[in-house]
Amino acid sequence: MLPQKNLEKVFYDVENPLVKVLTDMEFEGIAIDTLALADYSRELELEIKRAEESVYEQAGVRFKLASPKQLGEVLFEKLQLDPKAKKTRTGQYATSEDVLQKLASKHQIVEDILIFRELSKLKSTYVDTLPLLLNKRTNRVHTSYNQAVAVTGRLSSNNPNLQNIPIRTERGREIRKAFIPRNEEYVLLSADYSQIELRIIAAISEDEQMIDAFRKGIDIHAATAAKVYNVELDAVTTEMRRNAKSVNFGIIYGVSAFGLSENLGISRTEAKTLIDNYFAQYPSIKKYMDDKIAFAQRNGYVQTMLGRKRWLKDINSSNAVVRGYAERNAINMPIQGTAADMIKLAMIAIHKAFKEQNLRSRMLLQVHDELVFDAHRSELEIIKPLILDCMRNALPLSVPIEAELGTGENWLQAH
DNA sequence: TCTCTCACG
DNA sequence: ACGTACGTGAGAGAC
Repeated sequence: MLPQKNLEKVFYDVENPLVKVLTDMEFEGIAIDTLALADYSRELELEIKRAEESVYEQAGVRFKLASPKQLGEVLFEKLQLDPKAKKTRTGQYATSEDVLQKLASKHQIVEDILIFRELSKLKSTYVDTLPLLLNKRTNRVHTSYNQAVAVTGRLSSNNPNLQNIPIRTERGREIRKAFIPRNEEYVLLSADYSQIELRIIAAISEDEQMIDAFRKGIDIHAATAAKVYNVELDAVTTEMRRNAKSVNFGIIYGVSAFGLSENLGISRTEAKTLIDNYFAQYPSIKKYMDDKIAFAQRNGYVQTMLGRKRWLKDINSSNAVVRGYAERNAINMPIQGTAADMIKLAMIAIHKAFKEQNLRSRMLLQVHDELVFDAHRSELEIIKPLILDCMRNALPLSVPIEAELGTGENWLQAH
């Protein structure tokens, strides 16, 4: 059935050879500094207690703070923080982070709730759990990679998920420090693609404006800001760049003025102007989006550069909400999926080269646009260019593909 | 087992 | 008036 469904490349060039790469990575596992995590757990415990007691004092009542249901009742019935409080699909008060952020000016209590949320998430999901998952024989943590879960062609990781280890906050970064090399002879090495999805949309859409920016090697978000705000590159402000960056991300997901305005905290009118300017400056990107939707309407699926397909049964739905969702999938999947194809090809090439050269270094983790290695110190000067080369040339496009690489005594330092 | 929330790219 | 940016996995609470 593979030739008939035009899936020979995806199967023979990507998924099948990837099996051995993934089993080797799962078998290797990664070392964890459990002593550091135990210390950190005690520290978090104290801060969580402090935030929790402060919440009860300000609320004038003790309740289960980790229960969104109880928290909603305290915030919106007892304390009356928002007479127009939104409810979720099931009639509970919404208490998600963005809802709480908007209440922060109304009451001091919100700050402590957010601290409690952040720290308890880190403690229960990572700090206290990872040490329990060390394999008794290897003393390392072994994830599983799923090749047939994500509809776009990405991998997913579970038991434990090592693709969502914290990095965005100061407290979260402490956890990355606990991922360490196997012994003193090794360092941790991380290599990641730079703006891979934007480069792919530039290449697939053949947008001359965006391709030109990448070829010149200029900061793509700044270049976009200069275009949508119609100023010189050196006149781009921090805020302009931040907004342009959001639009660039939004484009990959199938932007709406509503989504962009929520993301940036600007009015819907301003968001619409930004998007209109964007499409005027990058006309082929707009055409790409329209073409992908039209293709899906005619064929019932969209595909990546290698022919990996995602079926979109709702693309012609009469329900506008359902149809809109399918339309955004039609825009996003070929981009996200082509990036997934590319890093999988790079992994296969790196694995093969390591084996042929009998190297002691090992590929350990994949996090969508990043690869993490146990790198033997004596092999660094061989593997650095090898890894970068394989990543850059895995799937040649009409734009340059860039990857960055770092090493260190833990995963955070390697970034 | 479902819901809500939140960790990542 | 409605619902609204893509893809995942996991913990706590509630039932």
